[in-house]
Amino acid sequence: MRIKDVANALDLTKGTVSRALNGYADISEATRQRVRSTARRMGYVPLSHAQAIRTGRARSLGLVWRVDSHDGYRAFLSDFLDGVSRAASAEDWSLTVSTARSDDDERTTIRRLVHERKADGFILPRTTVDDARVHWLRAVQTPFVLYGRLRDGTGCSWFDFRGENAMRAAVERLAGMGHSRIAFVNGDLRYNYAVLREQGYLSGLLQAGLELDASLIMDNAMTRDAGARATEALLRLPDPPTAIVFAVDMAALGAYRAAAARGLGIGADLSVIGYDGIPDGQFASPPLSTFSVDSRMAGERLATLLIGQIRGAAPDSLRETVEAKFIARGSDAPPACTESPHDEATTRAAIVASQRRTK
Amino acid sequence: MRIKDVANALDLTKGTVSRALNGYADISEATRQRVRSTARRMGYVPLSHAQAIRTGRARSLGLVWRVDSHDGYRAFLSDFLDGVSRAASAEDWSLTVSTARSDDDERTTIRRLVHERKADGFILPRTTVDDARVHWLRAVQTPFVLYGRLRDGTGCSWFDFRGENAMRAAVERLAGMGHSRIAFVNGDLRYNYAVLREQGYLSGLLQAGLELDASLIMDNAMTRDAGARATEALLRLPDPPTAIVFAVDMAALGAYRAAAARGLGIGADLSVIGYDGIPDGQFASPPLSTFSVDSRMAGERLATLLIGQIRGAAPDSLRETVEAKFIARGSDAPPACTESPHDEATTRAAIVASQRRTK
DNA sequence: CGTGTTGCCGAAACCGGTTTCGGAATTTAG
DNA sequence: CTAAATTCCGAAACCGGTTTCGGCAACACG
Repeated sequence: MRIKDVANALDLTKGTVSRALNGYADISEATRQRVRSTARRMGYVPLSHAQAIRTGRARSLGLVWRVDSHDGYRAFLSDFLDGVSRAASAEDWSLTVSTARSDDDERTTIRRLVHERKADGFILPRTTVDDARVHWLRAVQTPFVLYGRLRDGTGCSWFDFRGENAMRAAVERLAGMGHSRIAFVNGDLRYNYAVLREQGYLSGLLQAGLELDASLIMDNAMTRDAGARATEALLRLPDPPTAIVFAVDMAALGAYRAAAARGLGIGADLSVIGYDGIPDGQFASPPLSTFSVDSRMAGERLATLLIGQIRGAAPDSLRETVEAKFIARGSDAPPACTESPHDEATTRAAIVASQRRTK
Repeated sequence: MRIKDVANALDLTKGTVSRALNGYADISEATRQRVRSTARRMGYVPLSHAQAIRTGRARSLGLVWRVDSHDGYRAFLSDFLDGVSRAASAEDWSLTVSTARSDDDERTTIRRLVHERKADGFILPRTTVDDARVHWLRAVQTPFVLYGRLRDGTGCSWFDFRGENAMRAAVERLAGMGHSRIAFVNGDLRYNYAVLREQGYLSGLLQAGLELDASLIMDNAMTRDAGARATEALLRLPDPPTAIVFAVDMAALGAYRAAAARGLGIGADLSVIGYDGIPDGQFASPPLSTFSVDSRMAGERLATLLIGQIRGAAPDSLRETVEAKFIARGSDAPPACTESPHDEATTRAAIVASQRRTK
């Protein structure tokens, strides 16, 4: 079923049919209707690559997914992909996916997709502080959207969750419970989100009137193992923290192991708050309090923004940020009564206040 | 950089350049070399959709991924996708991914991709007993490969792990340890793998000389919750099983909850063996003994088979099956000594023998 | 030396759409 | 009633490749 068949059936030329279907103004409303209905009835669907050859657009979004051994992101892939796919399908676009194992791999993969024009634009997950993909795509004038933000974001579109606000809220909540030594275990500082979350942690300390202790900050923990190691190191300190804020859920789950090894109970002797909202968190005991991120929404918004940009919208106008949603579960609580002289009532009040703030 | 530029640079016509690059016989070896090297030097890469318009092939594989709320498969997506993507990239093919939430959604999605020719063929995960996708793709003469098998598989290609052998080996192993009441918790019987695994369980009982007790077989358990419910039901039986074989790891993890609720220890009072090899299994306590499935390999093989089929190979000749690999961990052990009179030595011997068999 | 072959490449059609251009028919203005 | 403007569609070029066809030159053969 080609456009020519439709044209013949209507006794028109294929050019006319094409213009009718694409809403050109020089086609009478009557013929437009005729064409539309017969095209639908005959089951005509244009070949995407046939249009692409003239229009230069394949109506396809590109996504290169990094698969690393330490990949805590894999849990999100399904939802994220679903979001992207749904938004793309809604506009009759499709999604071209590739995986990559290294920066170099990723670079050549993107380059190939651009050169072959398999994708009209790209969704870039895991924004780094100085993102090479951004430089290159800018240079070859190919549209892209970031999952994340950038300090120098001129000409960039993005969608992101405000992780910094989450970290700040976590610190405030814990401080409100009576914790005074609150540690922070960050992810890899090459990623921009890690920089932002650290800022959020610091601003939380400030807000709560707590002093910064550099020995309470660790980074590069994105797996259970790394999270466990960081926790062990923190617990070995002369004056160990009573609460830890994790930039990444997976690392927070590592804290469970480390705490158990020292006979400490999470949510009792040691409070823990994570970020991401991975499914495993709710099956831990006690379940992990965390800031949940809606990956499906992220994918959906990113695809929508990218399509908008490819259609001509100014990149800088396409930026969205959203708050992560706190889910209070059992892993955080007021500190054990050994050192803090808070009585029951004031502690409870503090919790309520903090909860109101994180709403 | 278009083919015309290369042709001009070499003082040839674009037709000649095209034939040279595609290995036609009517081009002299000398010019072929000249063309190849200059094309590479100039960085010429053909636009995939421009070739597609004439060749009818976009060099693209289609994958429609089902996202369900009860989706235990999401853990594999990352690896699976990586396998597919790598195999595709190696042949200079790409991958078009869509998600779907229902059978209907999946059908229309596949249909759209076929009509627009975004994909030259499809990888179909989760083969059902009577798979509608198969019927339709056969009817429109579009190539596809199954992740799974089919009873009536005429004209079908597939890759699969022999789950039935795994289930049989699990039963034999448990029987070898001295268990005599071994239950089986299956997945959804609409999926063909569930039918096969049940056959494997039955043949395992036969092999071990154990009697079949229909009350020890449950199905439709593919989540933690469902697994927990099935386990509870089994443990409530007048003569409860001492071991359970699960068709799906995620359900097996549910058994941990159910057992804990009754004060039973996994790997002590109740033995459990799963199937899939999901990451969570090794973090359970005790870690879950399971049959591990290499999703990356599955993706890689499926993509390779599909490309072969699209290139003209006979579908029936493209079939591969592989054994899942048993990983002995702590969730299975000889039954508690209350009822079985096995002494230490014979039990140990039985384990060794069973391990040798499952190698 | 004339006549087939063979090797090798140019010319042009072709794939299925989109877009430009021009002109016939109709409407509006004068 | 004529001239100008408008409406609407056909014709054809075009996108960037692939594939077919034909013919020129070089070579082999009788």
